[in-house]
Amino acid sequence: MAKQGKKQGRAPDGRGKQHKPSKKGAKGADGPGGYPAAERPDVVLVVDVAYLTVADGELVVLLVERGREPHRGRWSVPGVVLDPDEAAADAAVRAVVARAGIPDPFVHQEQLDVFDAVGRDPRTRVVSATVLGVAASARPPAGGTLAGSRWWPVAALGDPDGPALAFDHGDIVAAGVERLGTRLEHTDLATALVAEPFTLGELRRAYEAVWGVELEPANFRRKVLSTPGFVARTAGKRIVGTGRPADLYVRGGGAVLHPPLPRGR
Amino acid sequence: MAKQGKKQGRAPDGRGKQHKPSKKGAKGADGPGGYPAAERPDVVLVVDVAYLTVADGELVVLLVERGREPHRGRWSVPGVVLDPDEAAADAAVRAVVARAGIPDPFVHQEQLDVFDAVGRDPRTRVVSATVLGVAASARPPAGGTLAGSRWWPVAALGDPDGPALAFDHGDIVAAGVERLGTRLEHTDLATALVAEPFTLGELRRAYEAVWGVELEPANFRRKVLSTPGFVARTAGKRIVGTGRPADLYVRGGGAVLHPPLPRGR
DNA sequence: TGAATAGTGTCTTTCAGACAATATGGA
DNA sequence: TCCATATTGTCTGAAAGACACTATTCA
Repeated sequence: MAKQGKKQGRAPDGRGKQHKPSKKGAKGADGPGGYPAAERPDVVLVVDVAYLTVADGELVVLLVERGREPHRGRWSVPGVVLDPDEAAADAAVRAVVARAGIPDPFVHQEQLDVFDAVGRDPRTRVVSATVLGVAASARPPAGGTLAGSRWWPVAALGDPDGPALAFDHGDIVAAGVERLGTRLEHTDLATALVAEPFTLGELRRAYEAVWGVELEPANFRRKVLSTPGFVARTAGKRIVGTGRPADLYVRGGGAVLHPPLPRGR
Repeated sequence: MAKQGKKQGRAPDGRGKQHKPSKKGAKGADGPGGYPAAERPDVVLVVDVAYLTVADGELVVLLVERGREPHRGRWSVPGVVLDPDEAAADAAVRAVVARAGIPDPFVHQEQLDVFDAVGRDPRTRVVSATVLGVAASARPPAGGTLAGSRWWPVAALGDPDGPALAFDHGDIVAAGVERLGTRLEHTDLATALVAEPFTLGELRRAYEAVWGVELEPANFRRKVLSTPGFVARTAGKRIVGTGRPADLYVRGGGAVLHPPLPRGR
């Protein structure tokens, strides 16, 4: 689950890997509880965003083509260096605005893992606090606004035709997909991925896109409709392709699913 | 659940809160994908640890009394400034070793939330990457090794007799307790909180301490014994206080609980 | 008419909650 | 003997999986 959360059967005990403060920074004594202003190691903190949505029945992620070394020509998730007077949530918005030109990008955002491996950026020590950003299906323009940024199907990331990812950004996307998946299990966040009004078939296909499984329509329907606050019936019906017209629904105003919506096997 | 993960019904769209790089740092252009070495805002990244275990049927957390301002005399979780050549997991170990003198402190550690509120430290911008550290029940010496550090019952943190917490460290402890609780639901981590061999009563009381609820012994037993790899029977019996002697078990070598072990109502 | 999708109903299995009944030690 | 805890077993209800069947549209 957690990419970084690993068991330490035998953890370093402070002798095995004796700590020695590096030359630059960390000048102050290591006494309990103090972080004097002088003590400033050269660690750069960036905020990177796994920005996801569902489009045309596919889970897609916004990537930016790198114009400079290292990893020039590879694709990365949008990110910015955290500014000292800025909250991480604001930095996440700024990253998507600056790199892709999409204003007001999130219907939902939450923290993901911290990626902190020492060699992940060849230039300096860069620690990345990552954020899951979710776009409403209808909103983002099909191809982003700034040149060099576009939505890629998550399924294409392994492909030879797909984008090659820079640094460990493949892990960042994976963490975002995984987190989005568990949110769909336990909350009504899926309703943010479809445009109102929506049919239960559309909602179900959003789940299928994120989870990569097929769900039994009858059982899905039973679960959604029996959960208070998940969806609310609205007037009218809609014909999608062929088949019987489907009832229309809007978001129900908030639901916690317990037990969760089961994710097949 | 996630303290920092908040919905943004209307997120800043890049105009409402126009970003202006602060004076110090962030000198480089904000062009896509580059973090030149010159671009180093004054953000200090620390690693703080919610270090928990169960002792005498109580969930306890290791706290360190602050010897200097700000918040002198208040209690904080162990933490250190991240060194540029050090992984966060190693920094977490170093924090507990340095602040409490407990070597090889963790049977398990994993990332928690990032605490990044702008004013959380009055001195500089300090962002805290927090870690949940779990100690084996038997191991940690009852009162820590270094003066100024000790285990506090988590239940005492709200009390007038309990420790006053520095900064937002109460939130860090809360995040750790919450995460430990969900790990107990879904994994066999509880077996790390009891000394081998253990009785199912001891294991159940570990759950009760973390969750703060009472569990039905018969149903708890059924769930644990029916989950492959959770516990393994070992020879002998043990009498705890009064009552019938209990069978003894050891860790089963790894289990994922699905469905999870339900946490009462 | 046939294909495709939506909607309704039912049967079965799994599993948790509640709780009774028995087992076995110490005070 | 009484009390406390462990262990076993049973009954019940909630909820998911599987699937049959009907409804309704378009090609």
